[in-house]
Amino acid sequence: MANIDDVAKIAGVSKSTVSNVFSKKRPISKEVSQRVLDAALDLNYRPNYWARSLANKRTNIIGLNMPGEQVKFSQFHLGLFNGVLKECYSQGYRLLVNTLSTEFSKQVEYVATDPVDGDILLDPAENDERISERIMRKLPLVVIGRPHHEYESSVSYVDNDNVGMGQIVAEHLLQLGHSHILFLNTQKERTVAQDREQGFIKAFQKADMPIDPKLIVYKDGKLTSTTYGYQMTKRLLASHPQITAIITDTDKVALGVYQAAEELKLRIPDDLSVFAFSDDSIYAPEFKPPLTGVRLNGEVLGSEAAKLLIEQLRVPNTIVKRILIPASLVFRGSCAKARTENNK
DNA sequence: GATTGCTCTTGAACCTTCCA
DNA sequence: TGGAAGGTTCAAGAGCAATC
Repeated sequence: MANIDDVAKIAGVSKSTVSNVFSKKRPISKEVSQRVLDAALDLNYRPNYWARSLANKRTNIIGLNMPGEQVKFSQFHLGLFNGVLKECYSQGYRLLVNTLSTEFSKQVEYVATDPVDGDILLDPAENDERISERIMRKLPLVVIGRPHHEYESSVSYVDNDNVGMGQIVAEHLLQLGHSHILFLNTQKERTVAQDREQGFIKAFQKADMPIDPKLIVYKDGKLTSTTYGYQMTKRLLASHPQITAIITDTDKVALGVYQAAEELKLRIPDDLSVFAFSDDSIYAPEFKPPLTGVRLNGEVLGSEAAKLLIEQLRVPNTIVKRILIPASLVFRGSCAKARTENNK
């Protein structure tokens, strides 16, 4: 493979001149440029991407980092990727999805900075080492989801309005007459869980309704989503038979709820309304009855996050920005008016 | 002829890995 | 252990035309 020296030798110029012909960073005479391009064509030369990155101290690659070992993508994630990719395409960036697990990255031979100019992080949590580590390295960063309070003023982020989302979902169910609503939230340490819970509580306070704290539960990270939905539904419906509606974190949790309801001979939505904080346009309509949910705007989140990050890369020291995407409900068939003793 | 301003080119330095 | 390799950057230099 020919390199810059070979081209410079054949064209009779220095390698800096060859570099400037390709980068157009400095004007090179027409005659010299043509000589360089002819030599490059003869030798089938292309500037080396990594050597260029070495000198530039940038790679034109954006990283996308998911927490833990999360490797199964939902429709939300695919939408999010589409949004990020669209921005990368239009602004000349490549995308690197980080596939190095924490198990690998702790081994000495794998310890290295990532080959990216900046990172987009998904699903922030309390004491999220991914954020502190990047701040320490001064790596440009945009978070999808609200970072913990400690970083909220120093890191740009894009998020769904999860407080508003939790509130409109709870208000919708309260308006349908449900007063005992089980909230199968995600892991407690995730900020999305805290925000949705805050909105959920707000709706009860606004309606001047009492709230039973035992009906807000959090996912155990070791359980699969479906098992979590199934086990919690069986356990809490046994101890709290007055529950008439369940809000789940995802459609997979809702699947567990559906399985438990079937075993308990409960009809959805007549006996039990089910709502999911997701909008899987392929998966949700396949539920029987189709699952009511909320539009998570994955593509908009991805696109806005990439835009913010690229802006940071091009204009260093840009101010910290927060973008909140408003929520909207997607009505299908899994929610109805609360049953009463009369219509039971 | 000296000076100035502009265009274009040169070469060291940058950083990490590989190989002798 | 030290040199070579990879492409870009930037200060400095060469060359030339315009001006005084």
